[in-house]
Amino acid sequence: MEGETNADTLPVLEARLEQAQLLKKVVDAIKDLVQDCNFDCNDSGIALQAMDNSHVALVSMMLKSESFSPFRCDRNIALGINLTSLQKVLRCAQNEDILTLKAEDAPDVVNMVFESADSDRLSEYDIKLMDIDQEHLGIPDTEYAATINMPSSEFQRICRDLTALSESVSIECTKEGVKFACNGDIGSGAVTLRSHTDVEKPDRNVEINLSEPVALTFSLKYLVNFCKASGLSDSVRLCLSNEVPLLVEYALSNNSYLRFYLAPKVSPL
Amino acid sequence: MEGETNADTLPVLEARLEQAQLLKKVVDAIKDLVQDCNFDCNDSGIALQAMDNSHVALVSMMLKSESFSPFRCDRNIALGINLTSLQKVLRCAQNEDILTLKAEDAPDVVNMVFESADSDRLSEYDIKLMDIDQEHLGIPDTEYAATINMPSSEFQRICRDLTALSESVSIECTKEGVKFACNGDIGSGAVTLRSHTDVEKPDRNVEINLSEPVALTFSLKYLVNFCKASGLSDSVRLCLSNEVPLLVEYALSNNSYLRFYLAPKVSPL
DNA sequence: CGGCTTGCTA
DNA sequence: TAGCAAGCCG
Repeated sequence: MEGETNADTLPVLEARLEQAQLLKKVVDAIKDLVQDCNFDCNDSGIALQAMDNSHVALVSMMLKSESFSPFRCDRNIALGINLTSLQKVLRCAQNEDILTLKAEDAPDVVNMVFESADSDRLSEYDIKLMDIDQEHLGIPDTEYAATINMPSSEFQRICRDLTALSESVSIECTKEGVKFACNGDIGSGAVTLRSHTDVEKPDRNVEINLSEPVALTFSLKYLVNFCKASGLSDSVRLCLSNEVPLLVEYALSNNSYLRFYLAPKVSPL
Repeated sequence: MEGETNADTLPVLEARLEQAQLLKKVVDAIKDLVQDCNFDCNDSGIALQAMDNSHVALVSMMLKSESFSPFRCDRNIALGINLTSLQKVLRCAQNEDILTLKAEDAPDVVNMVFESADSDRLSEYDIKLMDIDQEHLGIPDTEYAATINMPSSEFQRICRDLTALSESVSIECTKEGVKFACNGDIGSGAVTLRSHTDVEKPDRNVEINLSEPVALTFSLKYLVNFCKASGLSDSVRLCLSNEVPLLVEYALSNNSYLRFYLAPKVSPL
């Protein structure tokens, strides 16, 4: 009997994240693109997919169950959350806090508990949930013509720098390297990175895998936005094919990831 | 004869404060609550008492004569000062400056001199005084049902965090701990601190003295305002009794202090 | 890693 | 003028 009583109150979802920071950074990185979205929870982890308002960009986050310890999700549930509210609550976490997410079956709220490392402080928040029409998008598992791995800080720097000159950037990839170029009223700019690997400084590596040359143009505003995720990973992967959205991927531990897709600009040539 | 001449110009008040910073921080902390007020000077020190415009909060500052070196006040005088003016002048002090306050008998102005520590810089300001009707308030020396000592930074953090969710907070104190809880449109939040003392980190201690459990609700806006005084002291003391204003006290050296009182919200139960 | 100071935006 | 955010320093 005690078991049953316990089962009644046992949340359907219970996920403990050693670093509340991780979720905080994810939300900081996406909340300018997406206002409200579902966190889809099942036994494999917590996933989020959403398009930005103008339907040019798409965010796809996957936090695998292995990124939590422990992780339990007895039923598939979708937590519809306003990201501004979530961000407000995550700001209440201290940097080293441990976060536990909990939700009941058919929940009205998601419960978030922050524990200080030494456990003498416990903060608990409930965020009200909302019903969100899920436009779940099957993202085809594309074979990309070009894949670039580079330091995320370098990509961020390039995007920021070029923003000073233009609203869009062309990314041109050959076997030898990748060229970010733009053209604007005050002049033009281009940053070229050569493919190189250095065993001494692996975090500075630029690796290029290419089956055919690619050249595409993208909105810098969005790319700069994606780069807010730089704090999540030292490196970023860019995947391109002609006439297909760019994939910008930040890999996290345990095969978790944060991905952004961005449709190319139709070039007026 | 020379002595008499000298006596004519000798100020009635002369108070030298090693850290101009102290007064600057005090004024910064209270000037959003109070615009104009009297600094009551007598041989025991300089005191200030004022209610905020809405008569919900009360500020009480006491700078004991021992906090000055030297301190001399030959007659009781009240210096009616506009705090915005005072703040402007105090901004002219550099961080390590020494401040000397001077006033004549029945003064029109208060004179403030800032000396740099190495004495190669001297600034002098006169602030015009104003007549302020003194509504001097006898504050009863209450025995509180609950007294909490905690790091001032932690109290500040809690008040700021909860502001994201609501305009008011309930403070609930039991022997085991103190719980700050609130409820708002986006959800609810609660921070619980356990009473604990750690000889290693005394500045992290949370000490609770309680004669009976207390639960009261207060405006977060005011509490956040009080917390501007956090820079004056590493710890803060909260004193609560049911149906009595909360006392938030920042203790300074030499038994000087800055105290805030805040009437509880009438709970709509 | 945390706190503080400065600058920017509302 | 006040509140929020980013960058720098300890």
